Amino acid sequence: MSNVRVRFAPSPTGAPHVGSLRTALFDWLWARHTGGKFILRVEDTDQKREVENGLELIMDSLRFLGLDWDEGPDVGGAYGPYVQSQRLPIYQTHAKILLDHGAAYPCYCTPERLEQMRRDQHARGEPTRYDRRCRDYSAQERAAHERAGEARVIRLAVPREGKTTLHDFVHGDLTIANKDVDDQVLLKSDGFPTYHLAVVVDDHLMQISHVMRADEWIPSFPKHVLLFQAFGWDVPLHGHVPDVLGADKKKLSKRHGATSVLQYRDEGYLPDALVNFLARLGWSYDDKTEIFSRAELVEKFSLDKIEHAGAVFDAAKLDWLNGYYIRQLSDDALAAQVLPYFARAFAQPDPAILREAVPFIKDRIKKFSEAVSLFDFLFLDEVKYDPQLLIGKGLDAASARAALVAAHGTLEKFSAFNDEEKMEADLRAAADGLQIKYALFFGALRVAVTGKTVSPPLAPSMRLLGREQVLKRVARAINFLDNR
RNA sequence: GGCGCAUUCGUCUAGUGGUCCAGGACGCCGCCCUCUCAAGGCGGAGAUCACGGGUUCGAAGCCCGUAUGCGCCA
Repeated sequence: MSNVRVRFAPSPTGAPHVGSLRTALFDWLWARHTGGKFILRVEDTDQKREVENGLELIMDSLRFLGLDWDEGPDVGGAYGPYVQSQRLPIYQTHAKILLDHGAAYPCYCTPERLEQMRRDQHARGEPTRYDRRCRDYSAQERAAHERAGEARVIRLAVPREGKTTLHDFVHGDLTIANKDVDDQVLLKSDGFPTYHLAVVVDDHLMQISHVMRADEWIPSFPKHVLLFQAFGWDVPLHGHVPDVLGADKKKLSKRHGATSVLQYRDEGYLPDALVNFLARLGWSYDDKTEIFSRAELVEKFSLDKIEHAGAVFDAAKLDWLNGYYIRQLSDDALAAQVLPYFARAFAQPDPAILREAVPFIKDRIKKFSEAVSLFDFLFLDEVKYDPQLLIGKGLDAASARAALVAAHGTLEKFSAFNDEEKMEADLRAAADGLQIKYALFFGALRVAVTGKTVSPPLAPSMRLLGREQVLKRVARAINFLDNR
C-alpha cells in the first residue's frame, strides 16, 4: 500500500485545456504507478472567473481521457468536501491560527489606498507590492480599526530577511529571497481564501504527498512554503512541470486553435492517442519508444524523466499518433466510431454499407471526422464536380470520353457489382484496348463516380455504391463531356 | 522594471566527463509498391549541443559570465 496521494486541482473556468490535462495525466500516472490515490479537487474560490458547467467540463475531459479519480466532488472520500467553496470555515479557522501565531496580520487598507500606493511605487520605479503599513500596528491601533468596523483582509507576514528554498523534484532546489515576496492576501474581506491559503491548507488536510503544477506557479512557492512552516506542517514534495506551448513558444492559449480536450474528442481523436501524445510532451522513457499503451505508461512513468523546459504542442505529430491508433482499431470499432459523423452529415447513412467501407478508410484518416469526406459519395444521390476534372493530365476530352464510354460498356455487362476482381480486370482490359494508361483511365472513372480526384480504391467503391448509381454517374459524366 | 525558469535537428526528445564530428520519432525530400490518396518498405537532408570564457588528458553533460526566449508580479 502506497502513501502517494496526488491531486488535480483545476478551477472551473471553462473546458480544461491540454496543458492542464497533461499535468493531470502526470498526476494520474504517478498515482497509478505507485498504487496511490488520484484526487480531484475543485478550486472555485475565484467566483468571478467561474463558469456555469465548469465542473462538468472538467469531469467530462478526465473521463474522456480515462483518468479516473479515487476521491472527488462526485465520489466523495475521507477528506472532503472536495470543493473549496464548501470549505470556507476551514480556511477561516486556519487564518485565525496564523493570526494568533503572528504569522499573518489583518490589513485595513482600502482598495483606493492600495491603488494609489501602487501608482506611486510605479512612478518611483520601485517594485509594486504591499508597503506593510498595517503589519506593525499596535494592539490599540488594531482595536481602533476593528471598532470602526472597517473591512479587513488577512495578509501573510513574510519575513523581511533571508530566503526560502523549495526542493523541486523536476527542477532541483529553487530559491527566492524573502525580500522579493509580497505580503500576500490570504483571506479576502468577504471571507473567501485566496489560492495561496486554500492550496496549502487543502494539500495538508488532504494529505497530498506530491504536488504537481505548472511552471508558472514557481514564483509563488515561497508563500506556500512559508505557510506550511507557519502551520508547523511538512511541505509535500513539489514538482513544477513545464508549460505546453503553442508554435510561437508562448503558453498555449485559445489563439493557437484547438486547446480543449473536448474539442479533440469532437474532431475524432482517440483518448489513448491523446494520452500517449500528452505523456510524451515533457516526458520520455528512452531514446526510441514513442508508442505507449496506457498500461505501459503506468508501468514506466517516472518523475525523474520529466523535462525542464516547455514543450511545443505539435499537432502534426498528434495526427500521426492518432492515425496509428486508428489503424489498430478493429473494423467494427472503427465503424462505430465513425458512424456519428456520417449521421450528422447525411440523412440516413446505411450502417451496413459504412461497415463495409471502413477497411478502406482505416489507412487514410488521421481523425474520425475526416472519414466523411472520403466516402461522402456513397451517401449522396449525386456528386458535384468540375467536369474539367474528368480530363486528366495527358488526356483530352475525346480520350476521356472514350475511356468513360468503354468503362460504361464494360460495367454494364455486370448484372451485380459483387466481383471486384473481375470488374477491375475487365476495366484494365478496356483501358488496354484504348491504349490509355490505367492511371488516366481510372482517374476519369474516379471523378465520374466519386466526384473527386482522390478516393478510396475504385473497385470496392463501386461495389459499395452499386450498379445503378455507378452507371448513372458514368453516363452523366459522358453527358458533361458532350455538352462542354 | 523587479524576480524566476529555461536553452540538443523546424518540432518532441535520447544523452548524467571518453563508446557522440550527437541517437530515435514527427514533419520534410527522394525511391519502391501502386488506378488516385493513404498505409507500408528503403534511403536522404536536417543540431558548429544558444554564445563566450574557464576546469580537465578529454565537455553537449561541471563552473562563471553573456544573450535570447518564456513565466510571475505589476
